[in-house]
Amino acid sequence: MTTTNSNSTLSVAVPRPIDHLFTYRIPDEFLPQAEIGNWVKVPFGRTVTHAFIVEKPKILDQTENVFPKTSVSKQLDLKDILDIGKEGPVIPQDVLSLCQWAQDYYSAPLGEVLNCAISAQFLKFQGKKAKPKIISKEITNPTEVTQFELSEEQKCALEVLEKIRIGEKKLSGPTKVALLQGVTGSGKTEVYIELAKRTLREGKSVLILVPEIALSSQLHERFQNGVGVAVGLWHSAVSENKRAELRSALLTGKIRILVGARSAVFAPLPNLGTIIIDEEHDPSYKQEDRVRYHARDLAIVRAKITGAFALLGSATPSLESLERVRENRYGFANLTQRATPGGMPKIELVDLCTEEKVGGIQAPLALKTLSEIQKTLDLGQQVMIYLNRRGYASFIVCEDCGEVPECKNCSISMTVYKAQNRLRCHVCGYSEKISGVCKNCHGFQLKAMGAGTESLEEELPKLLTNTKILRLDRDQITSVSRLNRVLDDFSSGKANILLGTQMLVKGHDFPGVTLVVVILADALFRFPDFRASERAFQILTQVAGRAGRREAVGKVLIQTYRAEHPVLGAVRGESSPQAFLNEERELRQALSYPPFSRMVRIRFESKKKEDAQSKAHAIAEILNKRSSKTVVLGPTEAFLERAKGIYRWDLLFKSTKYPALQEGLFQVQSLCKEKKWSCLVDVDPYGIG
DNA sequence: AGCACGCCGACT
DNA sequence: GTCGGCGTGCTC
Repeated sequence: MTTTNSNSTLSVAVPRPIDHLFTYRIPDEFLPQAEIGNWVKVPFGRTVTHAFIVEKPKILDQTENVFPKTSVSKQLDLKDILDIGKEGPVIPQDVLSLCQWAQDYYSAPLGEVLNCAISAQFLKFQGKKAKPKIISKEITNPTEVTQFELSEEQKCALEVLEKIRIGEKKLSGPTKVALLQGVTGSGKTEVYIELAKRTLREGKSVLILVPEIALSSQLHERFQNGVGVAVGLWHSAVSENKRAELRSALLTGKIRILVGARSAVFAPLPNLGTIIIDEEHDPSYKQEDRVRYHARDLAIVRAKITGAFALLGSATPSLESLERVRENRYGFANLTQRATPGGMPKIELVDLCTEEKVGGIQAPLALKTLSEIQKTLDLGQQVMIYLNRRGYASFIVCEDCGEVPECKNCSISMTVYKAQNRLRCHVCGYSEKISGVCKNCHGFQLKAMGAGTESLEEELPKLLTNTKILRLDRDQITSVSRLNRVLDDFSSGKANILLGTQMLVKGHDFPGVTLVVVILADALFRFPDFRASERAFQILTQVAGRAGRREAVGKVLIQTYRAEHPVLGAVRGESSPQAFLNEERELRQALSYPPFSRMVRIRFESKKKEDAQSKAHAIAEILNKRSSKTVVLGPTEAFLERAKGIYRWDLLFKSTKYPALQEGLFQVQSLCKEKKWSCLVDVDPYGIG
């Protein structure tokens, strides 16, 4: 190892799942750049990695020991920093504070959190894989500004929000946060744009978060036209030189407004004035790997740190946010009317128990639904069909012995793909040829059960005349460009039916669509999660909102075997959504679920079932004995007990008192450390993970 | 997380 | 006799 005569040391956070800092010697030549928030290159084990400076360098006198608990000789083993960033800190102070908050709250190593922040920053480290990148559209002055007239309702909402933004209206918490609840098509975006303009006028910057990339380009364009200045767009698939360009544009203040997905919450925007979180209820704000953070929650923390105003927008807000409104910690504004003349769509339930159905096809389809589709097509209008299952059928069952083929790596049945004549696992991708013979009893009576998008794509043209179908699901859409092509084709009228899964639910505005069909709502009620009803309500409302977004009145048909389900009443507007939400709220309160408590999920993984199971049991037992204020649920096998050959056992605990929860988490982690077991921690878990 | 060291099955 | 499987242990 090379030695320098430097006696300064520097502690850095390494992007690895290790929760302490690593100390290096720093050559004198690098000292001037050793600012907090800058990156360094360091030898790490047998490799080299980048790392982050989170503390000031220490000047040691010869007698001081960097490793108080270890031998002096180890001090001599300190390695040298190899390189250091020459362009100043890559992590601004407010983002570092945000990361430190996340480190503590999500119990994640600081270096890993900082790495999330870096991927939002489009930086390239030598020898590293490509990171998500950023683009900003070239703006040629003067860009024309789209003027729009706000409705009375929009103006009212704007004024309520503005009072919170400028701090005139006081809330019960220290952070300026408000929720804008607006029915689908009510024009939330115009309100966002007006608030963004006001923020920019004050010389401050604006950050807009959207749940998905597909949405961000659409919203980006609307902001671009509405605000009239260059708007940056965070994007995961764009050329490298443009990133550096945007980064410097942001840092110099040339671009002061940025649209982006989840990780853009870490974007280096100086002088932040407003953060807008569109579709705040959307679960894709929760990152489900590595650092399991929630971008909406981090956005609010960033608003607190910077003094910015955070605006949450949604047609179907989360119960969490609604509860904060109740507590007057968040302000509230409401948009109840559609901005377009057609008004809200008419929603009808189709009871599959009583309605006569089309025979001989895979999907449940009422004759009534079929004739509504035909009528709509005959009028030259478009139809969207929602079926949340890709492939041809959900699974195959042997009618002789009941055997259902499962994936060999995962505890899940294999999905049927008819055109390819294969069974495919949606968890690990494993596929095999359909043999036509039961592996268990060698019988030949195999029946495909449940219906997916592939089946309807094949069957609908046989039942209807004049159909041109486009399919939108993950099997079909393999890239952003393919997604855009399908969306463009549908919106330009090259097809009259858009058939798809979850993918078609979001935000797309197709003026030609007057009928939306939900093939089977029931699957939505069966999510193995306490948020199932809330999610079902959100998805159905969102799907329904795709209908009739212009002059014509839209119609929505929801097919179901459970017409009495309360969610359906709320979606239809039969009972008010408020009544449904209140009921849901009371249920959560009675059972001490969020938003009335907080939860942590601990997961143990192993190739051996007994291993994962016994670890989960052991930790649960110890935790229960300590009888803290934490309620331990489980242990149970994960919803998907085995995935990609790995068994997963879960331990959930919840508490109405946050410190008690933190204490419980701390206990789990020290126990695991003691036993040298590793576990995965998910704070505020969403869904089944 | 990577990456290396270390102890047990099928092959030139 | 070796090549190589992934179990466990460390990284300033």
